[in-house]
Formats: sequence, C-alpha cells, structure tokens
Amino acid sequence: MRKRAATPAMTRPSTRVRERTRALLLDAALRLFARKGVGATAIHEIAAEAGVANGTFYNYFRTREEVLESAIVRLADRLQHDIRGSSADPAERVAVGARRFVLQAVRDPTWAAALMRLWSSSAALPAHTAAPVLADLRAGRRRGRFAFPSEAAALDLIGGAVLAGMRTVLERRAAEEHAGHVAALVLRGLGVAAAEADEIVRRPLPHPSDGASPSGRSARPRATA
Amino acid sequence: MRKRAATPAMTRPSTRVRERTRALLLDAALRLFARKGVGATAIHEIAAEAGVANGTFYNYFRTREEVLESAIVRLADRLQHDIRGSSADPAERVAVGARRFVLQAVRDPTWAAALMRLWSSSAALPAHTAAPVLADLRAGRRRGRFAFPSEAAALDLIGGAVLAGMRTVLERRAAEEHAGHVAALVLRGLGVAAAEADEIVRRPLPHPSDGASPSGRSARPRATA
Amino acid sequence: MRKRAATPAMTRPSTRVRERTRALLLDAALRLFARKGVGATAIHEIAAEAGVANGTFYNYFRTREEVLESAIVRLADRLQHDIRGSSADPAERVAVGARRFVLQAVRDPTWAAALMRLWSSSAALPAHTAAPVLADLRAGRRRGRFAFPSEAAALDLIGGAVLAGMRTVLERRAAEEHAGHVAALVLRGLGVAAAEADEIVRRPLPHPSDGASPSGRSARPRATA
Amino acid sequence: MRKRAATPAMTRPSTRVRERTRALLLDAALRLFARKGVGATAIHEIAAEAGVANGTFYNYFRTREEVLESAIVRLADRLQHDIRGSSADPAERVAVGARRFVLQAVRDPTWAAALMRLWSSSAALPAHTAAPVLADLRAGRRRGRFAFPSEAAALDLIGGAVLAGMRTVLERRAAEEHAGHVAALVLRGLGVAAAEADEIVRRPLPHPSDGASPSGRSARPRATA
DNA sequence: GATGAATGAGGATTCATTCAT
DNA sequence: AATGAATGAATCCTCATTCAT
Repeated sequence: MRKRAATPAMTRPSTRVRERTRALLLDAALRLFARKGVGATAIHEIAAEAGVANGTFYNYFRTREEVLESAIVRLADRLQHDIRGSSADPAERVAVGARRFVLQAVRDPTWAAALMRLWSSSAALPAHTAAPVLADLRAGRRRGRFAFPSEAAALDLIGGAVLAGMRTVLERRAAEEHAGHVAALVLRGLGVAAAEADEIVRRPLPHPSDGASPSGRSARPRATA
Repeated sequence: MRKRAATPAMTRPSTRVRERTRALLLDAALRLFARKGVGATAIHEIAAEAGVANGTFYNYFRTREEVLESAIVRLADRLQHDIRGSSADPAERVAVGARRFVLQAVRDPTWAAALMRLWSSSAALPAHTAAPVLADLRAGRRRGRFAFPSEAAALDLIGGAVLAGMRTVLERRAAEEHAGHVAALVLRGLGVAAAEADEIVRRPLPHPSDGASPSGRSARPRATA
Repeated sequence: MRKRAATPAMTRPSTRVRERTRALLLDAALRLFARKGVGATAIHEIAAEAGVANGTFYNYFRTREEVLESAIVRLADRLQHDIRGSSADPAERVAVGARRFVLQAVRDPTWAAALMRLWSSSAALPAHTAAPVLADLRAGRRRGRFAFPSEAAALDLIGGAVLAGMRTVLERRAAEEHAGHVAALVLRGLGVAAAEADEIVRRPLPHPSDGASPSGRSARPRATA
Repeated sequence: MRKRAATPAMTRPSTRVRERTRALLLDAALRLFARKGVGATAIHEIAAEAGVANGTFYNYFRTREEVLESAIVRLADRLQHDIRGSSADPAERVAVGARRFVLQAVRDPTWAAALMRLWSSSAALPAHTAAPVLADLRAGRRRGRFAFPSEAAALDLIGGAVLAGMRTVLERRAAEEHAGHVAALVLRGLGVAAAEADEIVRRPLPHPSDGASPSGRSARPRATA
C-alpha cells in the first residue's frame, strides 16, 4: 500500500484529479458569476460550463454559497498575485494598486465583473482586499504623505472610487486613461498635493505581471499528462 | 360611483385605491429587496409583505423586472426629495449631498440597503443620481472651486466614496461622524483645500427633511374600511 | 501468498478477508436499518459505516435488496443461536423463546430495532422464525398442553404479542419484567392454566448465551495493516 | 364584501375546494402507502394518483412526513367510526373490535395495508388506537372479566395479535374465520374461560357499519355541485 | 379589481452504479 | 480487491403565472 518515495509534488492520482476538477468548477463559476451575477447562475450551468456532469458539482460543493466562498478566496488570491505594487512610497503603492485594478477591468472584463459581483455579496472580499491597503495608509500617514480623518473614511475613498472606476470602464464609459484619473483624485483626497499626485500617476507601471484568469480565453490548458 | 365636485387633484376613488395598492406593493418590494436582495425576493413574498393576495401583484406589474424598475424610480424620487442640498456653493452642495446619503444609512437602514442592492442592479439608478451631481461638478469647475481631470473620474470619486461610506455605516463599522469624514476627503479629491473642506463639512445640515420611508416603521396602516 | 498447513478450517487468506469485509458490510447495514429504517438507508452510507469505499459495496452485493436478503439471513441465524430455548416441555420452550426475544430488546436495542424493521419488509423473516415455533405448537397440542382453533391463529398470537412487547420495551414504555408478563398472557391464550403459566414464566432462563451483535459496541476494530 | 346569511354549512367556495383537494391528496396517499409503503411513495406519484399537478401537493403539505401525519389522523378517525363495538360487556367489546379489524383486512385490503404500514411508521397511530381499548381493559378488570399482570402486556397481546392476524389475512394465509380464532385466543389470554371465549366470538357482529375507504372503489364521488 | 387554488417548467439535490487507477 | 471520482436519472421543491370565482 505504501507509495513510492514521497516528495512534495507526490500526490495520489485521485488527489490531482480532484484538484483539477475543483479548479474547473471554480473557474466556471467565476465566469458565470461575472457574466450573469451570482443569483442568476444555476448550478447545472456551472457544471455544464465546467464540462462535468450535474452531480459532480456536489462532490465538491454543497451549496451555491459554498462555491461563492471558494470563488472569493480564489479571486482574492489572484488579486494578491496580480495586482500588488512594489514601490517603497506608500503614495505610489496606492496609486499603482488603484491603476492596476481599473486597468485590469479593461484587460480582463470577466475578472473585473466577477470581482464587482462578489464585492457586494460578502464582506470577506472587501476585508481581504483592504488589509494591504490599510498597511499603506498607516505607513503613508506616519511619513506625512497622507492626512485623513479616519482610516475607515480613507479606505472608503480608495475602495469606493476604484470600484466605481472599474464599473465605468467595464461599461465602456471611459477608457484606459480613466485609471490614472481616478488614482490622482484618490491621492489628492488622501492629502497628496495635486501636482505631485498627477506626476505619480503618470509614472510607468512596474512589471505587468499576468496571472491566470477565469476567462475562457486563457483557461483550461488541458492537463499536460 | 358618484364623483365629487371636480378639483384639480380629483381622481376617481378606484384610482386612489389603485395608487395605494401600488404603493403598498412597491414599498413591500423595497423592504424585501433591502432585506434579502433582488434576486432572492419572490413575487409571492412581495404580495404577502404588502398584505395582498398572490394574484393581485399581476394587476400592477407584469414581471419582477417591472417592479424593480418602478422600485428604482420610487427610490430615486425619494432621493430627490430627501437628500438634495440647497446651497449656492457647489462645494457645499456636494458636501451636503454626500453627508446626507451617509447619514441616511444611519437613520433608515432599510432605505440604504435597498439603494445599495439596486445600485448594482441597473444603470438607471446611478445615472439618475449622477445627473444633479454632474451639474454641481460643472458649476464648481467653472467657478474654480473644483479641478479634476475628467468628469467621469470625479463622478466615480463622489459616487464610489459615498456608496462605500454608506456600506461602512450600514455594517456598523463606523458611526455618524463617518459622513463628514468621507465628505471631506471627497472635497479634497475634487480640489478643495484641506482646511476649507474640513470647515465645509462641519457646517450644520440645512432642514433635515424627512420623507416617507419603506421601512416597516412608517408603513402599512391597515385600511379601516 | 503461501498457504499455511492445511486444517479443516483452512481458507485462502483472501477468502478470509472477503468474509470479513462482507461481515463488516452486513453489520453496518443492520445498524443502519435499525437506526433509520431500510428505505432511508443509502448504499454509500452502508459503505461509510462499514469503513470501506463506495465501490467496494458492489464487490459483495449487487442491489440493496441483496443486502437486505443477506441481512435477514444473518439476523435469523443469530436468532437461532441466541434465542432458542432448550427445555423438553413445549410450553416452557415457547415461554423461554418469548421472554428471550423481549429481553433481547432491552439488552441489544439495535438488534431489536433491526428485527422489527425487517420483520415487515419481507415474509422471509417471519416464516423463518415461525418454523421452530410451529413445531412446539404441534408438540404441545399433541401432549394436551395447548389448545387452539388454528395454527395460524396461535402463531399470530405468539408472534404478534412478542413483537409488540419488543416494541414496548424498545420505546421504554416498559422494563425487563415486561418479558414475563407477555409470555404469561401468551401461554394462557394457548390454553395453559393461569397459575401454571405464571409459574413457568418465573423459572430462571437457561444459559444466557451472548452472541455477536451488530451494535457499535462490539464491531469494527480498525484493521491495523 | 359581506356574504349572504352565514350558516354553519356556509363556507366560501375556495374553502370547499380546498378541503376537497386535500381529501383527494390524502386518499391518494393512503392508497399508495398501502400499495408500496411510505418510503417508496414519491410525492409526484401522490399528486398523479390524486389527479392534480405536481406543485399542488405543496399547497397542502410541506413534506412527506406531513402527509403521513395527516393520513394517520384520517385513518385513525375512520377507525373510530368504523370499528368501535357497542356492547356493554368489555370482553365482548374487545372481541368485536378484534374481529372487526381482522375482517376489515378481508373487506378492504387497501385500508388494512395502509394501517399496517403506518402502524410502524409512527407512535401516534398505535397510541391513538390503544386509548379506547385501554378503557375496556380497565372496565373488564374492575368487573372481574379480565386478569392480567400489566396493562402494557395486555395491550401488546391484543394489538400484536390483531395486527398479526390482519397480516395473515392480507397475505391470504387465512380466511374470514381467522378473525374469530384470533379473538378467542386473545380473550383467553386476558383471563376469559375458554368455553366462554369461544361463545363470545361466535356471536353475530352488530351493525356492519361501512364508512368511506381510501380504496379506489368507493372514492372520489365527483362534487355534487 | 381582488382572490387564492392550480399549474408545470425549471432548478436543486440525492444516490445507485460504473469504471479507470 | 479496493478505491473514489464521475455520472445522470429520478426525485424534491419553488415559484412565476394563469384563471375561475
């Protein structure tokens, strides 16, 4: 019964299959949530979109809320990986993050739509996303870059404006340059001088990392044996 | 059947009854949308909440989308009546509006929850709400009070921050003072100097108009014949 | 793979394993039938309760009716082993049997519940159980101990009263002494004089044999490789 | 809105319709429970058997257990109406009751099968049925007709033997005369002398009342306007 | 108009069974 | 033999909608 020498990458075949099916289902769910909203997505649609049978869904999730939960985690993980800036200046970090979110809505509308749908569906996603921003806010305030009456208000300014900016872009009411515009206004709201804010949001974005997305385009590379 | 003497407000009695039942249904719908979301609200629940029979619903609305539409209109009308500021200074008008929205989330959580649920359900409500703000933005820019790279970005800043502020208050993560904090940050984002922004948001709010609300509190006085 | 020296009980190891797994499954089935009824027991539950995988079930039984059938046989076998009396007097044999059945419901409620569930599920179990009783009835009538208008009626009297007595005890509406009470009434119904019946049911029960039971208590020592 | 003069028989049309549909469903359920058992009866089968649409079932019952409960009540009501004897002598009352139950299994197998299925499904039916018998037992003991060690044992004797007798008759292992045979044995078990017991069970049964039954035969007389 | 019983399409969920590993 | 992932038929259940009263 014992397996061959165990290595970190050694998993039982069934385990690998399980993870793959689970991923198929989660990506399918994200695509559908993005396309039609959480409430309007039927479970059999998720199964069909994932290319598995109806009942297979229930081998992985009990309810739609459960997929939702896991989908949020998956999306949030992707956020951390795709979006985070890298500068040492809190103001620049906030600006880079804001611009990337809005730009991502141009580049991967599915991802953005899913994010917006899930954003209001649970407190988990906003909380998860707010954490690193909060760190930047505190650092910025300590260094005198930012001034704001309360952290909650500052977070609402950033989160609210960015989300609204994503929606504007998603609905084609603005194009790529919207990202910088919103970021500049946010920086000014946080206490950065107008001229400096304009300059910060014109800096080129560092390494445009591109992770996997739930869009049909890049997804589901058939298992490479 | 007999009509009373004609007056400007004259309506046939049955018409008045109709309007009343319609209002009952719309308020019931708003309460339920607020409580459980649009997608999770069944039509028979709306009828039950309104205290009428199942089939009566269809004398007033054909589909759920139709109630949704009317509910949005009803909510937006209430916005105009309850929220809009009156000052001549665009900056103050924006600040008053922002503060009132956030404060209203404290005073009438049902209204606020309904607003937030419907906000993402249709483009009509944001568009409707944006119109007067846009007028303020233009006036403010003309007079040199505001400076922003694009109207769309400024609208996203205001709308996004206010909506996020409402949510924060709804979820009890902040109290009344949050309204002023958010408004101040928004003003600064629009180009108002920090000190002046702080001063503007400390001015007392004009006439605290209080309209009807869809909350259970004021609703449904049982018709006594 | 090597066989040990041949003995009368010799079996190939795999055969022994097979028997063991089969027994695990049958006992699991009996426990579940007892707990939730035959119809409400899913096959995957039986497998889980037995501690084997879903598919393993089908290496032993084709359908649920097949387990049911085998479970009945297993239960009936246990009856013969556990319950049957040994006296030479038919009246005492019947009384001992009746008392043992009812007492067994106190001592092994799982067994009793399973018996009662399966009793109505098939004619096989009643028929199987009736056979030895019928022999006692005939012997008793021949010797003038019993008098009854028909064998069928006598069997119904005995079987019905005993089963009802078991249920009463299972539902905690009576305690151990119920066994003797029911047995006495049954003997009187079969024509035994009241005083003698009372005496017979007060005799001590012979050798309280205790076989294996499907209850959790004795079952499932986890195989340690 | 006021109805015509209210009389006890005055009910709103909808109420009458409701009761009728409810009765249709209950009788359909009883027929199917009798035919295939409670667990094997699908809800859509009940609806079909009742001649109504699938969803109509849920306008009357939430779960299968709920129909079961109501079906038991309906069956028990019919018991009281159909079966109860009328003699003043407790022994005769018990004998008449026992014979009627068993005979009813000959005359209305559906009723009997339903009774037997539901008997083990809930404690409500046995308890309900036991009540009047218990009264007879106490009266009989007071008058010196009966002698038994415990009421519980006496009830088990009667109930068990009668139920077993019904099953025997249902399975065609005995005919009408079985009723008297079982009743005689039961009386003897309760302390009635053999000769007297035989005499009592040979007396003719009083008024063979015949109530409605859930069998297809007598059911569903189309509403008489 | 109001009522509420009836409808049935559609989505949720379970579970016996198969089969590749 | 054992495993357990996958399957899809069958059932459960909800709910928008119709319609006779």
